Amino acid sequence: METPTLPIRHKNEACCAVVECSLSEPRTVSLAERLKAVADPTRLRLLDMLTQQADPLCVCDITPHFEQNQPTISHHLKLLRDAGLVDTDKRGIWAYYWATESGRKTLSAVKTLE
Amino acid sequence: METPTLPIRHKNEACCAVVECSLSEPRTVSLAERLKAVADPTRLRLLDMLTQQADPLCVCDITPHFEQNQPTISHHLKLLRDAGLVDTDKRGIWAYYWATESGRKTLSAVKTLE
DNA sequence: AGAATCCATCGATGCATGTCAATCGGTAAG
DNA sequence: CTTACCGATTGACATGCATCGATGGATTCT
Repeated sequence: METPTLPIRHKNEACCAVVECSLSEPRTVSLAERLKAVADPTRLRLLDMLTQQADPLCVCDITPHFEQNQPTISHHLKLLRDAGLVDTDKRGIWAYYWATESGRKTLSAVKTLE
Repeated sequence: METPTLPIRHKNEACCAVVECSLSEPRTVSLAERLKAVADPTRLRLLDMLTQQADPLCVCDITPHFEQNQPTISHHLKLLRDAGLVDTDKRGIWAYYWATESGRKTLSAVKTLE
């Protein structure tokens, strides 16, 4: 992208640009929270796995696909859950996770990038 | 969202789920970098301002709208620039910033959330 | 009851990040 | 030339975050 023409201004000239904003401050905070939840390669891959899958996935089916240890994956799943992107339920000793509607929409939007 | 039906599995049963992934590992890394750049309320607001504006904005027109001090805003602008979301040029003692095409697309995708 | 398995939590550790005061380089005005 | 101004950089500090080993609660198998 080339440099657009810049306005000419003299020293001490009062700032005059009318700066508009389409995002409210609370909105930027809540959006940033959501974005932080997916701004990590491991969590992106977790969310992608759960979104690709039609049925809930058992943690024991997930962890083997990652380099990290079990507590780390559990930690990331918790962050995704806190952000409302995935949900979970227990069946006996197994924990099953699946992507929520919000999670699917978020990943879908993210994948339009680049 | 209600709990979907979970499969029945017995203890020690071998994991059998076929786990698919649509995002390559390098892609998750580059996506996460982009997302980190916008996963902050201040940077989100900065990018929004620059996107709303048709013409480049002088830093001296930007900083008054934020609580943070000048070095902090300068720092955030640098992060946005490193991520390719904004670009900059100097005119005399003034620095002007504008959103790149990549920055506009990224913000546009982000704003579809929620 | 006892052993084994799954997974969440805790505590510790090292690294990344947001923030600001102080400073510096560059430019314009006097 | 000296002063004043703009904005980037530096250094310091506190906080946040990713990671792992160890542990604990819950459940199932023997």
